[in-house]
Amino acid sequence: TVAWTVRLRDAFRQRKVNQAIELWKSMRANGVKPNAVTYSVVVSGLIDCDQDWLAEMVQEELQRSEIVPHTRFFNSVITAYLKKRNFKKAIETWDYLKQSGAQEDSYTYGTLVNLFCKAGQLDKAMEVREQMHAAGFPSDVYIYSALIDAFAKHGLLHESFKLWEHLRRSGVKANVAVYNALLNAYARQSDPREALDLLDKMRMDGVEPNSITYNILIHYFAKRGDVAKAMSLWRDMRDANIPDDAFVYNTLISTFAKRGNMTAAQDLANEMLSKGIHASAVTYNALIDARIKRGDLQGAMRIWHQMKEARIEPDVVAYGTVIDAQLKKGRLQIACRLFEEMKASGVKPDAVIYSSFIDSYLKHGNYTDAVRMLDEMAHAGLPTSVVIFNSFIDWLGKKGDLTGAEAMLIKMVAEGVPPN
RNA sequence: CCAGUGACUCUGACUGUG
Repeated sequence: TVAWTVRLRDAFRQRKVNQAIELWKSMRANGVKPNAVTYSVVVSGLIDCDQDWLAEMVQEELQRSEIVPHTRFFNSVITAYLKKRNFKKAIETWDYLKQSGAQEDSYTYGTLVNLFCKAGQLDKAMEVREQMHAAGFPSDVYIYSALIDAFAKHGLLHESFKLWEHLRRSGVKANVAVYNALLNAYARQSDPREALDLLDKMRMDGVEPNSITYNILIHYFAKRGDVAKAMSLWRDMRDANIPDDAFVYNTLISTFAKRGNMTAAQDLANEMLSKGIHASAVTYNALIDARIKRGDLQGAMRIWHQMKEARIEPDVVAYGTVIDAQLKKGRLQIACRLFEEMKASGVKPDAVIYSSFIDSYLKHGNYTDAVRMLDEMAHAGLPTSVVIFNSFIDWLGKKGDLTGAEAMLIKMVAEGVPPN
């Protein structure tokens, strides 16, 4: 059973779904019984590979079997759904855990707190933390890092710092992830002094910075135009014997690209490849966007095709980048074709994709299609975003319908979308 | 004893200054 489970794990890791399914079948054909670990590998593997329907089938089969799934099984499944941002199924799995009479452990709570953080329900995240305490598990470092990070990302820096104080008083030892989350918080309030001080503070606390730490700082200084400081931090990182990774390269490529220095951006891209660090969709997207921002749509599409030739599947951001560029060039047909291609290849459109179409339609006075897109979006379960409301308000205002614009503002507030 | 679970970093959309 263990040997089969390992093979299944490897198949899923390589995203070889069909191979995994074959293994699953021949395992039974050979009379080998899957155990709880096997089910855990298979169910979470199927979710990873976007086979939700099969995952549910296997999970139902497990329910009918005499194997009792334990906490660790549910934790894996909740995590798999969370990685796919499928909050609904993740929460359903939590319910299923409770129905099965299993008990949440500290992993479960950590995952659930993170789940509600990612879903933007910070109050619920704090509530789960209370439940965790009530169940006899004190907050651990995962809980703190998830919450500090989430509050900072929602602009509630005060709450992040309050949690940091709690952590210090609780005697939990902060690790590098907690410091990194804090560092992000300082970067958000644009405090270079504090950010660099924190780097020293963490070292004094016996916590060594990692590549994420440096990347946060590099990105932060690059964004505020201090490329020299960003590059010197990159040298510090190498001096600290932290190996370069794709994140650091992507950050720098995007920095140079945004500043119009395409040569430097391209050189870095070549350098990363020569070091055996693989370019990802993010790398290509940064290079594509840079060309678009310079008005070079042809060059952008060349990179787009290179990306496909490199067997890197364009993701929702890649589609968003080129669709928006085509729309802004007035090439509605091409944009729609890309939109269809995206859906056909299994990439789900997100709010950014819809906002590009809606904004473009409105700017061309095509209210009907704008609303059609809005409906499609709602049908896909996506809430109307601030950006979309802004597009409508702008359109109404520019055509002189101030009453309508004001009504739209009231509508967005009523729908719980805070104006920015 | 051998296989499965949680946190932190990179890329795309709207408006205002020009």
